[in-house]
Amino acid sequence: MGDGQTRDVAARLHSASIRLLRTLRREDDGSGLSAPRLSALSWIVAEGPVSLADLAAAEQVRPPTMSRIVDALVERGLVSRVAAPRDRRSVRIMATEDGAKLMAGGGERRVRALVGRLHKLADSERRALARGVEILERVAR
Amino acid sequence: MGDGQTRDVAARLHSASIRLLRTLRREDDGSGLSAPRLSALSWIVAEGPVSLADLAAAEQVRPPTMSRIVDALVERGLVSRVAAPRDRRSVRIMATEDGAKLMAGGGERRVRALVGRLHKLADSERRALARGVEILERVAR
DNA sequence: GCACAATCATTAGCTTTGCTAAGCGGGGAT
DNA sequence: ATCCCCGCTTAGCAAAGCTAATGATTGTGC
Repeated sequence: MGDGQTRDVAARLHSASIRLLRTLRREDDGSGLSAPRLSALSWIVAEGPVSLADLAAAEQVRPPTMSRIVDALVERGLVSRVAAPRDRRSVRIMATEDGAKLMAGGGERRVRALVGRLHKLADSERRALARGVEILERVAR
Repeated sequence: MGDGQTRDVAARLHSASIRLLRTLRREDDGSGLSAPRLSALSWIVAEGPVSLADLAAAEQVRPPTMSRIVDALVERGLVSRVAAPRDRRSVRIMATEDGAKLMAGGGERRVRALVGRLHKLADSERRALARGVEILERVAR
């Protein structure tokens, strides 16, 4: 693949990502959670009790930023902060029942909206997109 | 492809997009322009004089948001605001020489950074990603 | 022709997200 | 016991997004 083509893919990937997120942003009202909060909650539910530093790293954000996001999730009762028994400086962040239920119940309206869009694709396209997403995950890391 | 798999692709696409943009955000420092500003400038340079409403629509943002972004571009001398001769409520936003030069000079550092990442992929992966991006563009519209 | 409505942009004010710098308390090493 | 490091939080700043309200101009209806 030539350099020109690679640049083209990069530019299009960039703006497609921006548009995708801007489009989906409007569909949030259901859960009342913004993108970063949903993304963090999703990680917490999936990866069980996790420290703040690890969570921040996973979400590619600085600890103070994540601390505030966790504040918001705690306030909504979706997540709990417990001092780690071993090292009391550290914190174990885990989902509450409500938090787990929200994610399990497909509560993510953004994702549901996205699923709706994906359903309109042909099966082969969906498969190709799935493969692209795998690669994208590596690129984004 | 089952519904569960489709949902998985949707969720992963969502968070991969978030991470991609967060990662690229840090690479902006060269031009000193943030993503929304670069994106707006890029549109202005490409699409010539444009009204604020049109620009906001193109960038999928509300007019007040775009007005502030244009403020910043004007302040940096990259763009100029002129009252439209026909309808004096309206405004013609156009790139200055500096603004055009910045974009022409490969100014989009974010895209360049992304190109760098794509270069690390195997050729087959790059092709698969290109195919995924095509599909993504349809989904994001 | 004049009053009223519609339109384009901006201003004001709020929220969220991101950052860095600085502070606080708990652990570990010498 | 002291000193330093580490994990997290707090404080404070900038940017991006929104809605609501304001100003200025244009178009309409009578």
